[in-house]
Amino acid sequence: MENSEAIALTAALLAAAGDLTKRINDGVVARGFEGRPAYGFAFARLAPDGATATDLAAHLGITKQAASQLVDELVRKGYVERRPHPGDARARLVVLTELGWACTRAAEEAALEAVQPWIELLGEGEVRVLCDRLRRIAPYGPFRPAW
Amino acid sequence: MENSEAIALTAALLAAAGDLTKRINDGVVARGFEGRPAYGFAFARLAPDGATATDLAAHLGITKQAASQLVDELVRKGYVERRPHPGDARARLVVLTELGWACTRAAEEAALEAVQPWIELLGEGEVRVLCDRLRRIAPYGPFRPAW
DNA sequence: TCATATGGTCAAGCAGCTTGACCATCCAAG
DNA sequence: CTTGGATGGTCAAGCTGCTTGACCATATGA
Repeated sequence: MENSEAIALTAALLAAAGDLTKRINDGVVARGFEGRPAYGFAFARLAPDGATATDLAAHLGITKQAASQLVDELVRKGYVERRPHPGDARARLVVLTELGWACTRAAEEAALEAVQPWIELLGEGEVRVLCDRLRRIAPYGPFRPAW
Repeated sequence: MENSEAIALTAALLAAAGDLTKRINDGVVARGFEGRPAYGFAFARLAPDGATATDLAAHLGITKQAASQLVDELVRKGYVERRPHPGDARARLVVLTELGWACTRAAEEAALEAVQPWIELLGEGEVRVLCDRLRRIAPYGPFRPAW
């Protein structure tokens, strides 16, 4: 593999990720929610049973102060609530409100809609393979771009 | 395809793109250059024959003012020069210096190095296919994340 | 019981971008 | 030629989302 191909791969990845992220966010906004992509990444962590601000920070790859600010913002918009943490009086458990769940569902719908053009272009099987390959390459890591 | 799969695809794309970008930047820094990932995206546009700040802005998906600031920064670090534009006295052609070329080569090396683990994991053929699919999906667009 | 680790908050600062206003030059219609 | 709008660039101010640093309250283990 040549140098320039590696660069091209990176560019393609970035373009694809950016495109998809933008389309999903647009879709969420079109459904009447206001937000930025970071919300979605936060919701992904909060969804099952809630999380602390520090958990969220680790998940997003930011400081706990920044995570706390993000939570403030989400509270202000009515997407989450801070509840006392059962079993640790220092911590506060951040959980989705009904509106937060609605927004999460909207994001999932928008995501499905956003990948449709890809499915039409490559076929569902290919997209699935693509997804599989990607997950094998970068199994985890913060859901936040590192630059 | 289910909703959650579409979300997973997005997450995987972001993780992969972020991972690769970070590794390339680390590689460039390890080779003795200081910079942030945006430099690489700028170099990609400047490399062949130079470009104007406005060209660069369109390429990166930012305002011309921001592009101009980026060029200032690159000039300050010695990676590019502003030369008078032949044939348009308003414009200034931004071209790579020797140091800029060296940094570009370093980035290509780092990129090749960064995809090595992927090649070992999937095989070169699979990576090439992956790259092809991605380029068909998002043929162009700014080299800058959209969020 | 006390030292240290951990969750959270407050405050200040900064990087990188945006908007708005402006000037110099280009270019095409008259 | 002239002239009016489009285009490349710059200056200045401001904002958003993050960081660092200091600090308090609670938890935990020796």
